Amino acid sequence: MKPEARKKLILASAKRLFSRGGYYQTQISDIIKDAGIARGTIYQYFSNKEDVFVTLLEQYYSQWEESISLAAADINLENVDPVDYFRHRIKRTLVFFSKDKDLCNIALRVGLGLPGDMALVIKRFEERIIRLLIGDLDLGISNGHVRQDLNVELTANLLAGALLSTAYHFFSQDADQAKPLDINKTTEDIIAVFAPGIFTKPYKKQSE
Amino acid sequence: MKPEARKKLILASAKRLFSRGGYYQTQISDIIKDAGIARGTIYQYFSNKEDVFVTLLEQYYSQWEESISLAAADINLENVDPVDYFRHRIKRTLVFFSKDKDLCNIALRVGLGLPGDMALVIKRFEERIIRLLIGDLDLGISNGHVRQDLNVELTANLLAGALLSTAYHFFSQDADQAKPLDINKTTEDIIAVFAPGIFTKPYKKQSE
Amino acid sequence: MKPEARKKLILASAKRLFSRGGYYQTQISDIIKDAGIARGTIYQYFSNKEDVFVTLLEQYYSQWEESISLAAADINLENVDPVDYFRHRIKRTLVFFSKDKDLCNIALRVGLGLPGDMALVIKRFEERIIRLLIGDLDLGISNGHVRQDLNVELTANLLAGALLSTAYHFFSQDADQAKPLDINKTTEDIIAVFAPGIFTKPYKKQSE
Amino acid sequence: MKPEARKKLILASAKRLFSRGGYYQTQISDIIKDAGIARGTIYQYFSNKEDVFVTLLEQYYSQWEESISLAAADINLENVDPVDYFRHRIKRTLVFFSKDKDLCNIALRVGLGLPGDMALVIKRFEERIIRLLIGDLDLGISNGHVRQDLNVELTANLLAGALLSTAYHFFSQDADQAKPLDINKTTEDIIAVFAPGIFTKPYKKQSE
DNA sequence: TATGAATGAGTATTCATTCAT
DNA sequence: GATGAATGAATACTCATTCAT
Repeated sequence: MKPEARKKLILASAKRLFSRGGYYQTQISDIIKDAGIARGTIYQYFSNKEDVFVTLLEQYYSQWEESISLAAADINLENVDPVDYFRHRIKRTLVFFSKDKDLCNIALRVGLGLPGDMALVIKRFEERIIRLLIGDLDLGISNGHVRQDLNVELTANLLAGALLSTAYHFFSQDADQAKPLDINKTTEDIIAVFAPGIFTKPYKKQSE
Repeated sequence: MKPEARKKLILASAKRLFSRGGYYQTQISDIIKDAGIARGTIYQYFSNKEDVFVTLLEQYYSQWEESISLAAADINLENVDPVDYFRHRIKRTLVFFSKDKDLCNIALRVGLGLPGDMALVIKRFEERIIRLLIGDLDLGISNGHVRQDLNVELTANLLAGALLSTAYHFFSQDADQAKPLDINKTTEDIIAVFAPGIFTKPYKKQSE
Repeated sequence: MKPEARKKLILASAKRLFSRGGYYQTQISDIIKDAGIARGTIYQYFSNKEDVFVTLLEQYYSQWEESISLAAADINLENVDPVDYFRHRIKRTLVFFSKDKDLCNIALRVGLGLPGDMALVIKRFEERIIRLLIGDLDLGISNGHVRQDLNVELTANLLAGALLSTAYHFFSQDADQAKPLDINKTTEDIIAVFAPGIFTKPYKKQSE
Repeated sequence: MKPEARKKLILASAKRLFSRGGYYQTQISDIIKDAGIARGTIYQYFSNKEDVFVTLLEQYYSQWEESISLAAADINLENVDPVDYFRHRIKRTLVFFSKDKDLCNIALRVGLGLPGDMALVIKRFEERIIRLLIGDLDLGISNGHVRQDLNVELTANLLAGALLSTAYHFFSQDADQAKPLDINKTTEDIIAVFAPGIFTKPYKKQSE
């Protein structure tokens, strides 16, 4: 097996296990047993347990960054309707989290109680989301699309909290598997809640 | 020292330490050193480390329940303006979390990666909040105050996620201590974001 | 309650518990709970846990010594038939052990694995029995009642081992309660096994 | 070092230490120090302290079973003299216990006061011996070699108790090392005590 | 590169004993 | 004498990490 493939194998096992049991309750023993490798082998690819976890997170975050930049790329900021843009952002986010439930679990729920810099890595993720939203809202204000008197920092937090927690609620491992989420409809429903309070232009429901 | 007082002493130390370091990184040794008691003493009051943690959480949750029921008590549901009621609820929640930053830290951030039933206890807390919001929204719909086509479950999640995550962001230990939050203004700002998307009646800013 | 009465109360509880669980698995907590006294009270009567256990044993051993000397007292060594004497000894021993099953349990089974001098105390008990038997057998040899070529030390050990282990087997707590032992018959049966190999005079069954 | 060898090393240390100090007073620390291994290593071979002890006992018991079956194998039950057979059994038993004084100590003395199923394991050992003797005696009765009126269960207990306790007395660690036992002579002496009371045929001393 | 036996610092928990009230 | 809250030394067991093969 090629080294890269083996590294991926380890990360796949680690992801599944960390997602279910969290950082502390997942042992190196569990990971190597699940990956079918020897105890020493994991240390050929990762310097320690924390490295495995952080690699997983950073991989996830860079995927997210990529997903965001792609989102930016395929939209022409000049002409786009602000609510459409907002809609696009929210949908992208939901789509992203829905793609990998294990990572959703890890990224949105673990945080405090982790050793060293790991909690920081996670915190940075949320801050990045919030800063992005702040940027969006500030832009919207200068464009006249967003209410001048909006509390931007707070609203960014509300949106981030609402989105992340909702993502966890609907997409995480433990979520009710019986009713899968219609992301298009959910996006529209979220817009319907937030848009009237954020934008200056009266909100119109998207025709389906 | 009276037994009850000593138990409180231990819980106070545990709260501070769990809040900063989380469950796993907080050792029994840390707690007893902080509380200035002997190693065995903590086991006179709690059966084990988990018991200390869960006691802390349950205490917090029952405080929250009480705070909620008080909130219900001092409002006349017949005559109250729905936005006013919403405003009241949100403010209560923010006030509650702002009162104890350590518990805010513990309750809102810890979750996955905890042993046994502890994660469950926390999960139940959030579910309780969401169910409460669902009840409010359903009532609003039958009153005609809330949009008929609102996705109630989703909106309850958005609100819960937005509120809890915002509470953590502004009130937790790590929050920027330099700019303390004006809860009245924050409440109003939150209403300004959510009200237009939820209520049927046009939202009017509260005069201060 | 009078001090002596309370000491007896503690010993009674300790006896029952040590008999069931042995020395190590019986906690001071168990004893005080069973005796219905406070934690500190037991230390008014005994210097420590070991003292409770040893007191129990020594009480038992002195009872046994007394039982032995009584046995000696009511027999006229001159005229008595040697098999009768042997019979008497064996019966006395069996009767003694059968009287207190808890102490039987403690004295015959516990031994190794006890701290300090406790194992010694128990060992001395057995040695005392053996020395007594050696005395009896030596006397019998000089009387001509016992085979000249008998290996006295070994035979004393056989007798002690046989008697003690049989006592435990039939009288201890765990013994089959369904078939209570007829001590007279058992004594006769033991004599029937040992007498022919020990005495010079042909053994005759006792008429009942 | 090969794994099997290391496991044996640990058992050897454990045997010596348990034999001297018993179960409770022997610490894991003592065993690893004696075996010259690291703290964690013992847990690679045994799941816990109890497992080490039980492994030791079960090893001993299976050795004993093997020794017994060998004893049965090299004797022709048809033609053998019953006293010879008895002699053989007794000698085998004595030889067995004399071979490993530490295990002799552990198996014959420990019993009550052990946690979990450990006491049971030991109890089963004795019961096995007794059942074997009962079988022998029943066979002897149907052959006409053994007295018809012998109390078989009791006699088996007497023999087991006599033998085990004598084995401990003469072979255990604490036994008087000054006078080593002549097993042939001891066997003969034991036979001389028991044979006349058990067998129908007059007992004749073995010519040496 | 892969292995897995060996390592040992780290930690929760127990329980006999003390002593102020 | 009686109490029971407080004590802290003692101890089994864990688990990430190493390193010789």
